[in-house]
Amino acid sequence: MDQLSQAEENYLKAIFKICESEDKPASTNSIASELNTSAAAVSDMLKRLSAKEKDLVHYKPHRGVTLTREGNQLATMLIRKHRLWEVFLCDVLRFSWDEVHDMAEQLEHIQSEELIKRLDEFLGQPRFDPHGDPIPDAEGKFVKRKQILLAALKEGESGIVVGVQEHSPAFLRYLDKMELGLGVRVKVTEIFEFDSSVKVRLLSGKEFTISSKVSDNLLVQKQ
Amino acid sequence: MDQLSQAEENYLKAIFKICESEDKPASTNSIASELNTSAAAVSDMLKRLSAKEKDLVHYKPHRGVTLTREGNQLATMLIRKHRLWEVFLCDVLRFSWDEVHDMAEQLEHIQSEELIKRLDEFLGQPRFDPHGDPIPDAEGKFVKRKQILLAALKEGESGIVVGVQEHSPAFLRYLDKMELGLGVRVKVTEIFEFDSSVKVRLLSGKEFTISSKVSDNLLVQKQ
DNA sequence: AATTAATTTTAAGTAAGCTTAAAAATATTT
DNA sequence: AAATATTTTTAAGCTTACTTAAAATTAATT
Repeated sequence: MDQLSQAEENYLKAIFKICESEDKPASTNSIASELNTSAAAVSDMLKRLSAKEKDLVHYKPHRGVTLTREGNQLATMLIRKHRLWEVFLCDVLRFSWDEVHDMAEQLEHIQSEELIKRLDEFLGQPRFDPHGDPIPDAEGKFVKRKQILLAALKEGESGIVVGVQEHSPAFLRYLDKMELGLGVRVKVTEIFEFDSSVKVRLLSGKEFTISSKVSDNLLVQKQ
Repeated sequence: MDQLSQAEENYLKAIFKICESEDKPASTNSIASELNTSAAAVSDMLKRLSAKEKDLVHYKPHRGVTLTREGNQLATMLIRKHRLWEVFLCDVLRFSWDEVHDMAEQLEHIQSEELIKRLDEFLGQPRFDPHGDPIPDAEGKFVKRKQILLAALKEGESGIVVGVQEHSPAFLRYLDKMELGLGVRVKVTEIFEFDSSVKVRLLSGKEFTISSKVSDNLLVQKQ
């Protein structure tokens, strides 16, 4: 197997992400919008990725695309690299969690197994990235965590923030402002049915209401 | 100024290197051999780099090429990035000096001023990389050191190893084996005129002879 | 100075990865 | 089932960066 181009790597990651979240083959359009490119460009690339010399995706025209075992392994290693670099940027270089995505997006393409092995060791083999997303190990295994949406908590129930569904800097900065970072314990004190907004109380005593857009994108571990 | 491609960045670095070491415009062939590509590809790229929208090099066909002020600044920042990453790889991730070049060659293309600023601070603003090469500061200024070749020392004179002319892993590993790393004090005890080989003694007491190929590539600070 | 050698540029062609527009296939609606 | 809408693919064309071969220019030699 020779090295992939950055473009090819980005396609694998996009297909992985879509297949994982929708649990079915990725459509040409979904890939195109994930990568901000045209459907024609995607069709073009899918032909190349599925060619037998590469064999990174299963592709039947008009029927969507999935990753082969090999494609899946490569995509997983890209996610591993991306998330390890995010830990480095936050823990070592003291960036905040809303600043690291674009840099990690570049760093994940650096080719060196040994580099990632050493980075992983240096960081203490972290199992989650700064957004709470699990970091696959060197064999590609993810840890599964029993997490639910904050929106799924009932009145009176509590949870600890362990992740986010939405990764936009704007959302992350909002969470910072509300002191809703990872590890924070949140108690649901009231649910307003008419708009599904939720009143929460923190251990600090702070109490405030968050919209359903927020509670639908915050992952908690039920206490 | 929009971002450069990695290929363009590599050309700027190659031109910088050649102009610096030969102190005259870089020839098409010299660039081609530095970048392992064809003279035709170089001609092609020089046209683009010198186009007025870019204006990164001064190029007159058949007359060689030099960097403009802007091209020089960009090349210097690439060298800064390369060398800072090398320090990171050696000091933080514990790679040895013969292993870091290829990784740094990729890392130098990561685009983020803030990343480099933070990396520099995290590393303690190092002024030299693991091979003893000076790291330009954020404004592009190099420190100049009064260094000479070990081959320039006379019998009885001493120097401290501060750098290498040749960066090949084979040479660096040879130096490791001979305990001729940076910072080592070397005394020239004898010079054999017929082949210009040099007998040296280290503070450890070890005494051995090195070929002129070695003494011509080791930089020392005269004591 | 003229010839030969070396260097450099131009020309033609390739591959990756993108674009827009048109055609084809699939899905949805009536 | 037919018509319409949506999605996907194909087609044609662009840019970057490379290749080899031929032509042009400059340098070196006789």
